[in-house]
Amino acid sequence: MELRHLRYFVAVAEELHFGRAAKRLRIAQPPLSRQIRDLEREIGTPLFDRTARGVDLTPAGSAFLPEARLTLSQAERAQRTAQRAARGETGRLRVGFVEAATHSGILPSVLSFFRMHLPSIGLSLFEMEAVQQSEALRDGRVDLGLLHSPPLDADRWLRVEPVHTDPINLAVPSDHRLAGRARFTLSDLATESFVLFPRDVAPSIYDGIIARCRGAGFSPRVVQEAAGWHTLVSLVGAGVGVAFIPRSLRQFKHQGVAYRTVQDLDVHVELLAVWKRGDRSPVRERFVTALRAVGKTRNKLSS
Amino acid sequence: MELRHLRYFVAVAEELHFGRAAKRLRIAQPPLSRQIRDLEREIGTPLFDRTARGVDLTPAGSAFLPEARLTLSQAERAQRTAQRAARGETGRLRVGFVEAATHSGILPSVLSFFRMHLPSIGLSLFEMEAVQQSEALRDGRVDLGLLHSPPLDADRWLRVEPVHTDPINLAVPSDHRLAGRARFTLSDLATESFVLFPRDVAPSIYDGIIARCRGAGFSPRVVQEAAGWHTLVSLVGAGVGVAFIPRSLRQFKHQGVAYRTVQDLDVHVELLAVWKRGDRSPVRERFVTALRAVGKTRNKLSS
DNA sequence: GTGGGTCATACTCGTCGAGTATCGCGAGGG
DNA sequence: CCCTCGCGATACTCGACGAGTATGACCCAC
Repeated sequence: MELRHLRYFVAVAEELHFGRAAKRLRIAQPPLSRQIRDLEREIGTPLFDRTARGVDLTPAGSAFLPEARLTLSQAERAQRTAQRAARGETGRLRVGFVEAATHSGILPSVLSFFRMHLPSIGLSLFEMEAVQQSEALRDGRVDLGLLHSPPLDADRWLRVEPVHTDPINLAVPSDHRLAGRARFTLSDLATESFVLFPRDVAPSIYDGIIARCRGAGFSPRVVQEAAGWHTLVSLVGAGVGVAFIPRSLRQFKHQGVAYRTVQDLDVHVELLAVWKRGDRSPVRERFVTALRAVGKTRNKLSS
Repeated sequence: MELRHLRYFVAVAEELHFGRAAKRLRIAQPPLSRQIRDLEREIGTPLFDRTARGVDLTPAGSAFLPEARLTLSQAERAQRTAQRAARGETGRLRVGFVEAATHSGILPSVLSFFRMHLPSIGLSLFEMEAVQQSEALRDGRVDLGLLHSPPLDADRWLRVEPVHTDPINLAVPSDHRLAGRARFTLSDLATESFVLFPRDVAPSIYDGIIARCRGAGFSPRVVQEAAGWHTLVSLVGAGVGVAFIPRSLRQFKHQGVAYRTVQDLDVHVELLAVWKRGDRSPVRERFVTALRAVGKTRNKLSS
């Protein structure tokens, strides 16, 4: 039995007339008769009563008709489902991300975009550090990673694409001497107390900041280490010291904290999207496209 | 797209190997490759990633697989449904019947048999007189009739089959002089008062009884006419007279009524099944078969 | 009885499904 | 580093079968 038989059967059952059905199917009447006969032979029972004035459905034919229609529509549905999956309109995407990806607002924006425009895509989100992300990618537990520092061997098996760049700003207590100044440079910070994140949270940024300070002729005096940007800001608000934090954190107003740009501190937090080389997942492509779009507008806003 | 494509696709998707899938399908590998390629072309997207060491499903292929399986099983289901309908194991039967068909116990027996053994057959029951039954048969509102007197033109368009024969007995008040006698004949009834059903309820039986009485040398003196066998029995119990009633009514015991066989009253109520000539409904055939079987055992019991 | 309408049958043609042989390619072992 | 092996793709052929034309059988209506 083939779908052809079902298409032909439904046509005849609807027209109750071989000639008209054949016309509708754009074939001649004899081959249609033959196909119906073959179908009846395969099923093992007549589906039509041939009368002199047309045909009637037998009980078996009546029972077969709705099932045949269902089969045909199920076949179409199968085809459409594959096409939608190919266009990335349906499917599942597992995303690993570092916490900071949510602070910058990038990830939430993309998520709401997907929920709005592509509701039949299932998104699974896993907050994990960069190292865990690369392991998960390797094992196929996630399809996409969002992180700051790709693994060293990334080039060999990963595609890396920058999504968003966030300049590092300075958070100072509102009553700090620097809060009153509109413009200042790194060298103005030589004597400050710093609250800093541990190096392994984002080694490249940490090293970048330290290198810049050295270039300005001092080593930052770290009075407190703390993980998590929000924690740093809280400590600044408590007057413990000043802190380098990504510009996007400024959206979270904090009592007693002012944000300032340091003229010659040209260090950025880069949010990178990474995925396996050769991964052709259309859903992943759509997601990356959305990330690019959102990242671009964010960069514009913060420039 | 044909079911063949789906069968081949599922095989390859399950084996993830063209060679093994081809072996399972009992075809060579090249035509399998070709069919899959045609399928991908028709759907408009690759379903497999060909690697050097076998194949993987693409996202589109993964989405397609369950739908393809569903389509195939739906096609099988369609076929099985038609076959079951052809065997009369599923479907619907509309039965018209005269009230007496339930009294004889035939119809209830067949109904419970169907409910037990063929639960997926829908039975629609319509109590109606013989005339209404033949109209309903003609219009296709019922598929089968159960009646005593077929229409005059029955031979031309109906098949008539006797299902059950019920001899006419005599109901007499318990204190009646005849209740004391074990055997008697029609001529013993010449002076009785009769309670009789109206002729048009069952003309052939009515005429048969009258003719027999005439043959025995008398015309029954009818003191009361009443429709419905149970009503007749009640009147007998009230002492209004004696009544001719079908033997199967004896199962309904009635206070003050005795039943006696009249030796030379050879009149029977015949329950007949009628249906349209040329009706090949397997469900109707099964129903008639069941009627025959039940009717035969009833006849045996009452002989 | 005859004509028109309907489905079945007979026969032919061409497409396409399936077979055999072979190629190209990439991975893994010597 | 090259060679071999395994796998899917390609090229080509054959035969089955789907589709076409012509025609037959049958029934109903006029």
